Amino acid sequence: MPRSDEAEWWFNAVYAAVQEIPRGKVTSYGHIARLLGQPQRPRQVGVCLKHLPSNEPGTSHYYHSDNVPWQRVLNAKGMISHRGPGSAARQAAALRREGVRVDTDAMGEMYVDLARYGWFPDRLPSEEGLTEEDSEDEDGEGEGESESESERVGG
DNA sequence: AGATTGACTCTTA
DNA sequence: GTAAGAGCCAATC
Repeated sequence: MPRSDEAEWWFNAVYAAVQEIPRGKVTSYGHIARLLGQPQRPRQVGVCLKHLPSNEPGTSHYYHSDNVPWQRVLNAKGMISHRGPGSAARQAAALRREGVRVDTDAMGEMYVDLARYGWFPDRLPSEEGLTEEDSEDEDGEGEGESESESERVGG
C-alpha cells in the first residue's frame, strides 16, 4: 500500500498499463516505465508488481494478481528474475499457460524470446490517437477475453 | 530517524 | 564478452 497519493497514482498507472499488455505477449519493466513517462524508474515498476495483491477472498482490491497480468513483465533481456524459490517457475508456468514459450539458457535462467513475444509499443493503446486535449480519464473496464491464438513461427 | 534492499536499466571501463 | 557505478525511490530493517 502506497504511503502517499503520488505513489498511489504511480501504482495505479503501472497496474493499468500492465493490463494493456496483450495476452501471449511480454514486455519489460523499463518499457512500462517509459510508457508512463518515467523512463528512469523501471525499479518502481517492479515495486508495484511486488505489492500487487492476490485475489484472496476477504480482500477487495481493484487491482489484483487475477486482473493484472504481472507475468507478462520481464526484465530488459526477456529473462525472468528470481525473487524467491519457485517464483520464477510460477511466472514461467503462467506464461506458458497463455501460449508463450519459455526457454532455459545455459546458466539455468529462464527467458522468453522477445523478438517473437515482445510487446514494445510507442505508447499505450489506451492513449493511441488521443491528443493533449483529452487527459487521463479512467473508466470501468470489461473483463472476459476470448482469444484465438494461431502460433506460427516465422523462420 | 538513518541505512539497506530490491519483480531494473543504462552507461563506462 | 564481463564488471562496476549511477540513478531511482517506496518498502523494509
